[in-house]
Amino acid sequence: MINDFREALRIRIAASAAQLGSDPTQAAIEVTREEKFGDLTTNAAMVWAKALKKNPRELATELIATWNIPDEIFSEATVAGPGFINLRLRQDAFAGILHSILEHELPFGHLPQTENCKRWLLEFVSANPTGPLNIVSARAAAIGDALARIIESQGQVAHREYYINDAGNQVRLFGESVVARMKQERGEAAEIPEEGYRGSYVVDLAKKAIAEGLSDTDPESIGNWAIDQMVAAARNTLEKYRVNYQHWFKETTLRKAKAEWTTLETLRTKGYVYEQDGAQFLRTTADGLDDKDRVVVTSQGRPTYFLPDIAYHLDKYNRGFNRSINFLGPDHHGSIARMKAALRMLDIPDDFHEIRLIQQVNLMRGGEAVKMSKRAGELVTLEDLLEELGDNATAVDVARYFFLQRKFSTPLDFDQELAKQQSEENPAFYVQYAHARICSILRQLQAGSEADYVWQDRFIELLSEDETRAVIRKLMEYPIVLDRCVQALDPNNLTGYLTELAGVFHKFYHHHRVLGQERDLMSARVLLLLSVKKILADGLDLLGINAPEQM
RNA sequence: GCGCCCGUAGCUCAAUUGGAUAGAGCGUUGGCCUCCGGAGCCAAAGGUUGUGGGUUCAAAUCCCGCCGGGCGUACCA
Repeated sequence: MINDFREALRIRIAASAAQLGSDPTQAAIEVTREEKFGDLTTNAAMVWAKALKKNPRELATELIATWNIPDEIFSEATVAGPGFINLRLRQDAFAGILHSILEHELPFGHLPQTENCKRWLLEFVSANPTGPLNIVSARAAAIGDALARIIESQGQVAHREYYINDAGNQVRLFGESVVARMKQERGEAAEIPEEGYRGSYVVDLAKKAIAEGLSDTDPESIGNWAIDQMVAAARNTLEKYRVNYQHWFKETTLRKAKAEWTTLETLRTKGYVYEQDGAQFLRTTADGLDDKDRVVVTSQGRPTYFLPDIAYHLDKYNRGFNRSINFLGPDHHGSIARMKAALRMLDIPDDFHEIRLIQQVNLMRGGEAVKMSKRAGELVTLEDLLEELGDNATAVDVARYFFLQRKFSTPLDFDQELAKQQSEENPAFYVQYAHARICSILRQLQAGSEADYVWQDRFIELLSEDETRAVIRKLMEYPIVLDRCVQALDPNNLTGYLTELAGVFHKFYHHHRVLGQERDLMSARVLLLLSVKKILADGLDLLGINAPEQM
């Protein structure tokens, strides 16, 4: 429906552009911010005026004159401000939005999946398996998963993937750390390696290893065992957090297939590898992308982290995805340039793979910063966070909503003292409350009167109060919001939108009664409520948050 | 030093990706329940968008310079 409206305007803009020799893609079509500006707006006149050497307002007036408004969709078109063209929808088209929200099987704003739809690979969290999931992982998990859900709503495929670094030096180092703790548990003298892992979870692992009767003679196999434990725990926590991956990709599967070495040979054949001081370097500076060349094989003959990572991304490409997004923590920005350079060497198009950095979460405790370091062991985990919030479904709702409210590109302060308070005052409840309140009203409707709650054209004029129109205007925006989330690769637009939708509904509720009204008016308002309920439930679902019928 | 990110109300953050009067929550102040759920609504106070320039019809948003904060700058992962 909204797309029909936009299309009606788009056609006119295109026709005018053709006539004037202007660029139609410059002109944006938007839902107006305020009702007084009409329903849809375009900046066509302002963006075209300069090239045509005309005054924007005069041009806008000329454009409107050729657009044959009013017609069956728009009731009026006016020029406002510096040259905006604002269009108002006819009341029947406007109120009819409810009809289209309720009658379609596919949720409003969703698109059907087609055979040759876009296939996305979203990699997120991929935390180092030598430590528990921290609070940045919590942020990344919420964002990656919600984005995947939104992409799926747009008729596309989103494949969630978690990369496990279960190979390399750290396995043995991790094993040695566990072994040292095992010995200490038995009262033997043992030192944790200098670069080892000192978190209390290592002690827990040691206890478990002893309980299972594992031998402490082989750090490597203890390391592998410990990593499996950590991955299983991460998986458990993430499931509780409503994040499910299609694929847990182990680095060792690449290593077993020697993928890092075949990738190295491919790069060498293309002339991008050279030897210096006994190490193998990749010429990542070739296109000026990186500021220095990177070691891919050490002088000891071991691949660095970078080499299997290149192989991994090549594997992503070869699996036939159209687009790959990798959400990384803020400390990884150094790896962007080198990966881009490497993928280009492998003839992978630049726009295939994109790294998005999720900015840090500054953990505070009563206004004081808390350091987060896996190696130091002082950290707050996702588990801790959920526990702090009550360790139930509501805790997940609150935590996810909190992270999804903020755009991921900005650093975020998270005060633990505020966490519990947040759980009572969190905007998540504001949105859920609107949903529960609607459900409560619907429960009180007379049974057996379903026939009253189907769309009738005579309802159109009953849906014209300011507060009612505000709700419908907000509903109209939903498809645009979903689209914007995909464009920005960030679900935070949807979170804000749901808060606004709940807001206009709460306002409507306080101004107009539903129950006990004259039959047609009540029916019209029930349809409004059903529409809001549908969008709230759908939007919350896309964020991975429950839409409770009672609270 | 060099590179990247960030600076918006007292606090935590938004701002339709360059749009019209910069908005929410928390906190502060004052109202609203014999009436569909007060986890709500209404109102008030709170801003030179760090700062100085530039770009244009239009800048919190883009460009340059400063100031402040964070991260990175491994033959670690």
